[in-house]
Formats: sequence, C-alpha cells, structure tokens
Amino acid sequence: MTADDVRTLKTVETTSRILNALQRHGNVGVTELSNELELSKGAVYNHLATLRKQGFVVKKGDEYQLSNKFINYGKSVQHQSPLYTVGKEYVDRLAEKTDEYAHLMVEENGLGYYLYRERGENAIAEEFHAWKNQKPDYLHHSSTGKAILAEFPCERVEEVIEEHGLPQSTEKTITTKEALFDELEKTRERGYAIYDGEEVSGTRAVGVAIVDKQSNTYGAISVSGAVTRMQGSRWEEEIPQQVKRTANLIEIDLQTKTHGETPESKK
Amino acid sequence: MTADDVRTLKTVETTSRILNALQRHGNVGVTELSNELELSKGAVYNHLATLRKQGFVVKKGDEYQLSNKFINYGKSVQHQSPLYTVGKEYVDRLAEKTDEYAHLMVEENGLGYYLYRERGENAIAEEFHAWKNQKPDYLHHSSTGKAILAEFPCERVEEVIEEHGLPQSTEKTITTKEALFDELEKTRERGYAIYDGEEVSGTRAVGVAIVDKQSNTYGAISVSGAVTRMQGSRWEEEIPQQVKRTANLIEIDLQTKTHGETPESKK
DNA sequence: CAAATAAGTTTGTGAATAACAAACAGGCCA
DNA sequence: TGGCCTGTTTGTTATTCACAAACTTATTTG
Repeated sequence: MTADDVRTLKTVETTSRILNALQRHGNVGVTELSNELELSKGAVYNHLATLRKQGFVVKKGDEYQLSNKFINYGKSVQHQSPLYTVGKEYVDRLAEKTDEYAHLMVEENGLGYYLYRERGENAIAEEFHAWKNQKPDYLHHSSTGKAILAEFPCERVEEVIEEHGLPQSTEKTITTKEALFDELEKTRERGYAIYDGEEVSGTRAVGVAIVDKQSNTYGAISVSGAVTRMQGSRWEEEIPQQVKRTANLIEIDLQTKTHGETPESKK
Repeated sequence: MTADDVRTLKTVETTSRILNALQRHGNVGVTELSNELELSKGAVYNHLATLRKQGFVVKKGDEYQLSNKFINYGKSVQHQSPLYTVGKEYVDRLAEKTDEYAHLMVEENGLGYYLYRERGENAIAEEFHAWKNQKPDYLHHSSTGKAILAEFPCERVEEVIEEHGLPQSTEKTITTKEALFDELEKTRERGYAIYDGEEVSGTRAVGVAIVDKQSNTYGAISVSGAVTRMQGSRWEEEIPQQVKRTANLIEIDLQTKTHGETPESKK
C-alpha cells in the first residue's frame, strides 16, 4: 500500500525469489533459475550453495529442490497456532459426524491457509485437495474464506481486493466487488457462508468463522463435499447447524485456553 | 567434512540463522534475536523487514514469527516425494490394521524426517508425537532410523555418526559406535529394526526400510505403541510381519510408478 | 508526574561482499 | 572428434550490508 521505505536487503530478496521458484518447480537446475529470475548463473549458484549448507535446499544430481526441513518448519508453524492445537480435535469430530471433509483455515495477508483438514468416511477422493493445499487460497474462493471476510470491516475487505484482486476460477466465481459485498452481507444474515462451486464445479461447502468476544477473527472452519451429497435438509439445515455448533465450541475453548492473548493486528 | 571452499553468501547465512531462531522460539523480538545471534539490532531489523515483505515472516505486535507460508512449503516438499504419494495409503492401512501409530520416515543429511503419520484407533495419546515432529530425528533414536542405517554401507554410517554423534535420550539409547554396528548387524539378520525406549521410555516400535532393486534407500516405515500393548506374539510375530509386508508392497508400487528415477546421491 | 528504562525503528558511514562476466570443466550426442 | 549443453570457479568493482549511535515510543518506577 504505502511505499514502505524501510531499508530492505537485496540479497535476502533474491534468496526468497529463488526459494519461491524452487517451490513452484520442485526440481530445477542453475541455468533455468538464472534465466527465469534474470540473475547471473554464478549468483544463483552461490545462493543455492549457501542454502544447501544451511539445510534449506538439497541437490539431487544436477538439480536443486527444497529440503525436508520445510516439513518441520511447517509443523512448527501449525503447532504454534492456538487455533490449530485447540481446533484440531473439534474438526476431527466434525468430519466424523458429517462423513465429509472438514477444514480449518486461517487468514494471513489477505489469503487463506489450511491449518488442518480431516477426511470423513464417505468423503470424496482427495486428489484435488492434496494439490490445492500447496498454495494459499483466495478468500473469495472458499466458504471458510467468505466466512472470514464477512467478519472483516469493509475497509479491510477493500484492502484484500486491492491487493489480490478477485481472480476467476469457474463461471460461478464472484468477480466483482459489488457481488462480493452482497454475498458477505447475505452471509452475515444467514449466519454462515456458502460455497457452491466457485473454485471447482461439483462441490459445495458450509463455512463459519471463529471469532472472540472482541471480534478478533481467528479463522474459520468448514465442511465440504460432492454436490450430490449436499442437498435438501442436510445441506440447508443439518450441516450448517453442525458447523455453527462446532465453531462455537472452538470459540469457547479458545477463550478459556488463551485468556488474554489476542491475534494482534500487524499494521 | 572437507572444508568446502565454495563461495558462500554471508547475508543468506544470517537470514538462515534468523529463521532457525524463529523456529526455535516461535515468537521473538528484535533485541532478543540481536543478542542471541550477536548481530546489531539494525541488521536483525532489516532482515526481518525483508523476510516480512517476502511473506516468510509475520509481525504480531512487537514480535516476529514464521508465517503460514511455511505450511504450504512443507506440503509442497511432502507431495514432491514419491515415497509420500505412494506410501501414504499403505501407512493408513497399516495403522488401521494394527490399531497403533504408523510412520513414514525419510533420511536427509543423516537425520530422519517424518513424511507422514497416521493414528490407529487405540493408539496412545499424541501429545508427545506432536512435539517431536518439529525437529528432525537422530537416526539411532527410532526404529525407522535404524532400519535405514542398516541399509547404508558402513562408511556412510560412520559419516552420519561423525556429523551428528550419538546423543543420549534415555538410558537405553545406543551411544557407542560399536553398539550401533552390532545393532545394525542384528537388524539385518532379523529383517526388521526394533525400537525399545531409546528416545522415550514406555514405547516400542518395529521398523522396516524401503529400498529398490538397486539398493537405493528411500526411507522406512514403522508401527509404534505403548510397551504394554507390544508384547508376546503380537510384538514378535504379527506386527513385524505386517510392517514387512507393507514395506514390500510400497517397494513394488514405487518401482512401477517411478520406473527409472532414483534418489540420486548428493555428494 | 517526571525520570529512567527498554523496546523497536531510523540513519550516516565505511569496509565487506554479492553480482557480473567470462573462463573453466565435464557430460552428452551427433 | 567437435560442438553444445550443463554446473562450477574466479577476478574485479560497484553495491550493499552491518555497525554504531541517535531517535521514538511505551512502560515502569521512585
């Protein structure tokens, strides 16, 4: 937003770009990175050599990839979040009761990250879920994201839109600011968010935000499944009730366990 | 080992040290990092500002922590591994059949990383597991690790010992090179590795390595549980058979699905 | 209530260093 | 064998990072 004139380290930015490229490609050589990032081969080589020595990158043959260290880093971040440590068991139970996928999402810089996910007995195959979980989600693409946005003040929603836009994924995706604000208003009235194929066709979901008494938004949970199984009173009554109830239990548990500490804003 | 005289970037090393410290502490301020890493406050501040801009770090109040981006990075690494994509469902089934925890470990730079873990119905509480999963494991501390070491040539085992030592965790931990080589020899004769409280008392496990025809070691799987449940023929016959059988199924599946690509050595 | 403390942030400056080129080494294919 | 790819190494200079010290802001304390 504001042109942050904080002094920033070029070298660290370069390393970050290299790490990002490694995540995208999975397995890349020096030359390809050098071309893609417009850096000299020597520079790329030195960065990779350093990252390797530090254990963030490994070399397989003549190609480089992110190391397993990131698995542990990811778990550290997960376990550091009270929303995860508290919410996990509730999400497990929700998946069990509904027999569908249950999710736990948290927001960061206007994007959604899945902290946890549990598969119910009859849930659909997870190929898709496995894939999508490697990038953050646009908030307007999921029920959890919409539930979160519905809790944000208007100006913050505007900021998110300005930063990330409203990319289209299917013909059902909300792509205008007006339609989104409409949807968020409906969500607030309804008491829960609905997802109906905005990102992939054929799936539906119900999402509810997790907030505390001071209106701090911690994240959201959802239940999602094939549209064929999300119909009638199950879709309109039972699932929404279950999700809302679970969200409420998490909120209470979170309140007692974290008494005091709130997710401070970062501006 | 050999004093690698590859040109290395000081700035990247500093950033790595900061990231490591953030993982250890979870939530730290500038001054504390500055003291711990013996860097000027200004330097730490600039690194954190850059990492924040790049999305690797977030600021909560006056403290910094690793961002949720690492969750996705971790998942990318997981899903990039054929051992994970192929082995996951087998590990699920193993956990279901044995009613205990089942694990999937991979080795990197002489340490063990858990790619996956599934909890069986009657498995013990997971507080401990959740905790330990945030650092890599010493290979001599687990059944999976010992199964992997048993597949390595002697010289490679020596290298691992030289680099990481044989730290003690309980009174049962193997702490001498001789005892370890003995144990690995027994493991090879037995056909599977045994863990009996080397890292935490009261738990036992059986581990088997995953190798291909060319003796490339991909990793190992294990089943672990409370010692009270790991007794008699279940401990001596049934569980080992199940783990060995599962390992074999994974090996075959891996062979057909990756035909050709091997985990190249990185020296 | 002001002084003192301690945190994060900003800035000027010089010595360190990262990046570029261009050369080198090694494998592969024709 | 000779070209044409890689990844790796090296000499060099402008760039840039890190220090130190000042500044800001909030909290604590006599």
